[in-house]
Amino acid sequence: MLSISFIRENRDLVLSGLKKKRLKEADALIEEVISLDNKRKKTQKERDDVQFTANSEAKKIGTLIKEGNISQAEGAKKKAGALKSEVQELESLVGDIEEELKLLLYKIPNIPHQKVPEGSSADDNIEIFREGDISFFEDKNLLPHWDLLKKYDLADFDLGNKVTGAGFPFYKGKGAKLQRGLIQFFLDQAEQEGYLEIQPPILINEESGYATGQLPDKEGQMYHLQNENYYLIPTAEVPITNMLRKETVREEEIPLKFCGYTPCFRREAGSWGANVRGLNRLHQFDKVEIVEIHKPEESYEALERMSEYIEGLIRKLELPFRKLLLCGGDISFNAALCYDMEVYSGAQKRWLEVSSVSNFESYQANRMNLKYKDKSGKSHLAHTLNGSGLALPRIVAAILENGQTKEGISIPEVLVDYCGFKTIS
RNA sequence: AGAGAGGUGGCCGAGUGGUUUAAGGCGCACGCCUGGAAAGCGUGUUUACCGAAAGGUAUCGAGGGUUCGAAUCCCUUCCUCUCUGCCA
Repeated sequence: MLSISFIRENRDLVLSGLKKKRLKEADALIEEVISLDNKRKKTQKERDDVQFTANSEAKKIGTLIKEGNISQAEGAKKKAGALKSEVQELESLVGDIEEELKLLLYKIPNIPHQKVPEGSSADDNIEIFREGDISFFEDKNLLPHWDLLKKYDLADFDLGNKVTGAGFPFYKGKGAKLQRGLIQFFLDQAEQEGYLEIQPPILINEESGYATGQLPDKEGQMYHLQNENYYLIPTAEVPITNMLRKETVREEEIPLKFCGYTPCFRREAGSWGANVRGLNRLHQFDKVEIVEIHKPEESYEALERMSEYIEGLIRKLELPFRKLLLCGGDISFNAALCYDMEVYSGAQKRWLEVSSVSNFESYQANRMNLKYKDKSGKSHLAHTLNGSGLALPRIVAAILENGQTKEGISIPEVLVDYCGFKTIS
């Protein structure tokens, strides 16, 4: 979240940022936050002063008793006792105000970077470039991946339906091998790029959910266990970034670079319809995630490097793709700047999002109290970044659809050793 | 899951209601000393909030309570260790 001091010191910047993000009633919200914070300061000052008096009285009593001055001590006790209820009242008032303030701050999204374009929806995103020839697919009569999955018996949605529910497919045979090959390929690539591989838990507690911003707002997007207060992770970003929660790292340790493969679980409540057939949108899917922790002055350069790394992955998979710069209305709540990578799906004739690379600046770091100590010993909030490198299902969809030949599906060269086959037939 | 023992600063560790303003040690930083270093000596060393500053408030796993006063007593809860049980 944005810190209250940042909001106070950069009011106009914050307001114009929130408007770019299309937050409704930004003025009223910021107004409320600042006046509530003024109230907090005033009340806390009062409380501290009364507490100070009470503390000094209590100390005097100790001395009086030691000196054997019992009657004076009794009198002082009465006096101090009266202060006590006053402290308690102010204390609970401060607590209420702080709670209210925190809830308001949770409602305020991160403010977008200068580079983020104006816009209200995905239509206003800016295409930075596209690569690969999509006209190649134009007049070919290609089967969509859901037909191919059935034809070659690579995945079974009915079986998933039977055993779990919609959106939980079974992968079979070469379909399963393709999944495993992709995961291994992505992890190997990430390791070569200097990311430390992490295998995190796929359940997280409530505090972790708050830290990376899934809670309290997006509670409905996560699966929540019934008999423990744990959530299934929607992305490896959550457990991996939370490794650093409440940590202060030394400046020399930064940057930190992690990668990890996990299954991801998303309820996707209410989003099922025509455009979500097959692998386009699932409740459970596999993803390799990359996470970086940086000093503020280096985070944007790092974001570019992460983006280039992910572009390279897609290029190696020989898929046509485009890179988008998300506009203010489409960028996520937590992010300051975000690139989306979309691959072209030759049969659906659509672009499919396979990666989001974002800089959260200090928004998550402030929520989770992640700091670094500079050489002079001063602490600062770090910047957190992450990106998908990559999410599997839509990559699989594009590989299948785009690789169709009369002899079967030919898979990208780079995956042959990982999968153990060249074609699916 | 049951029984027991614990959780104190960057680390170790003392502390069973009132100069605890958390002893002592280690580490770290700075200074003195030195030709330079070590040793020695001195000073400093959690975090957050309020304040221009002086200073104040909170913080001994977390949350409540008792008391004029809590690291210390009580309740709840989380975590760690040992033993037992169960288990891939």
